[in-house]
Amino acid sequence: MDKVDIPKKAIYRLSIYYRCLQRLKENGVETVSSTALARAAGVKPSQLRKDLAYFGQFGTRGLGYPVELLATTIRETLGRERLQPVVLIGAGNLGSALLRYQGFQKEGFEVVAAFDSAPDAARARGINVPVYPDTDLDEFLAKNGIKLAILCIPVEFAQATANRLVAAGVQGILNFSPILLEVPADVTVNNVDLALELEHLSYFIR
Amino acid sequence: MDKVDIPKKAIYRLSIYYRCLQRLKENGVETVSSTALARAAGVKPSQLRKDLAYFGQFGTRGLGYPVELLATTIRETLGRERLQPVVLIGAGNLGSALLRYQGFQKEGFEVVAAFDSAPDAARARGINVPVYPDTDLDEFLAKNGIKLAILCIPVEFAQATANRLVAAGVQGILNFSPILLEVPADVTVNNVDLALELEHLSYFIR
DNA sequence: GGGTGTGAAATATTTCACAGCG
DNA sequence: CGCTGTGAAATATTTCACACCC
Repeated sequence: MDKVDIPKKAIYRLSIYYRCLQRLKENGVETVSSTALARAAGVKPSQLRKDLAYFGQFGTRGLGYPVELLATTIRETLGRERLQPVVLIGAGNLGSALLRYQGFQKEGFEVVAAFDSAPDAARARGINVPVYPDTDLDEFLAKNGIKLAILCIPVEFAQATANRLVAAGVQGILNFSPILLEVPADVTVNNVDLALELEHLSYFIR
Repeated sequence: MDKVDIPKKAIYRLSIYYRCLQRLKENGVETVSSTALARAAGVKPSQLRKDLAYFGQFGTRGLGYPVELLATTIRETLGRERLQPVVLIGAGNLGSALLRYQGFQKEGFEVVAAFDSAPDAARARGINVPVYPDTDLDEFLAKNGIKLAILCIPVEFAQATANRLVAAGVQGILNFSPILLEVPADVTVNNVDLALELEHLSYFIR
């Protein structure tokens, strides 16, 4: 794939730029310079320009970037032009919080279903996403062509569940378990390890 | 500070190594080679050795690293030798989930208090950390010498609250709001943007 | 004048490869 | 002999600086 020589970090930043552009758009701004957008995103102007250049030429010299067009282009580049359905596995403490959390929805992801080994307990937590028993997972994924999954289950079950996800065609896993998941090369895992983040901070305080 | 020439990423990895070492210790393993530990951590052996070398010499040639000693050393390096008190601000959806989440406690952080503009509502969510009104925040931070804070409040209040944290002596902020916080150079902010992580994944699925 | 696009330089990080020690 | 510690090489990423265009 031609994505191979684009730094992973540039793709992360693309998401950040997209956010900033949305804010600008809401404020009725039509054009933005690399300097202004870079400041909003917390990067250097040259880096912003370089990042955007990986994907094409969008700016007008002397003027800047058209906010609307750039936002749309980034959205498409990120594969966000259509709503991506997501499932969540493990509606325990963290999982059920994420279900109530509106952040994903706000960014245009639809959490279509959750799965848990004790779905009744999970449902009781005031969630309005359907919670199904664990056993229905594989069939649901395949039937609905789900490509993205959020994994919030205890670490000892994480790898086994990841295997099931992969087998059912999932290509991206947002993993909250503090474990290194082993998946085929064509599956992307994104680890969010909350305790690790806190630990990292602790190094920087005197 | 002499920390300046150590790659930030190396520090992240230190936390990962520490986790792996804990597992090894539980299993009664006394010595581990860079190859074995690297595999467990998902990095290359040479990288592991280089990372450890930033902090000193711990290994025995021909043998490997003493698990116990290395774990202790990393713990100290990360500034984790003593229990760090942490406060959480914003006991809403995500915040209260994090309070019930046992991950921080498991890694040895103690969330000593939470703050919210509506503490009664938050308390009702089955949390066993004391939840105080927002207004008590500054005094509590100063009085207890709190250095670490978890910030889970709506994006529009994030910067203002961050300012209060900084003013009260907080040096590390784990920020869940999708915004770039502006803080003095001696304060470290670690951003966890859940929607961003999902968005990033979405780029990698075809 | 102002601001993008981009090769080239500077920096940062990873990986290699091997000397040296237990 | 096995495995660490580490300079040196290779790669990756960021930043510079300037040609070029509106």
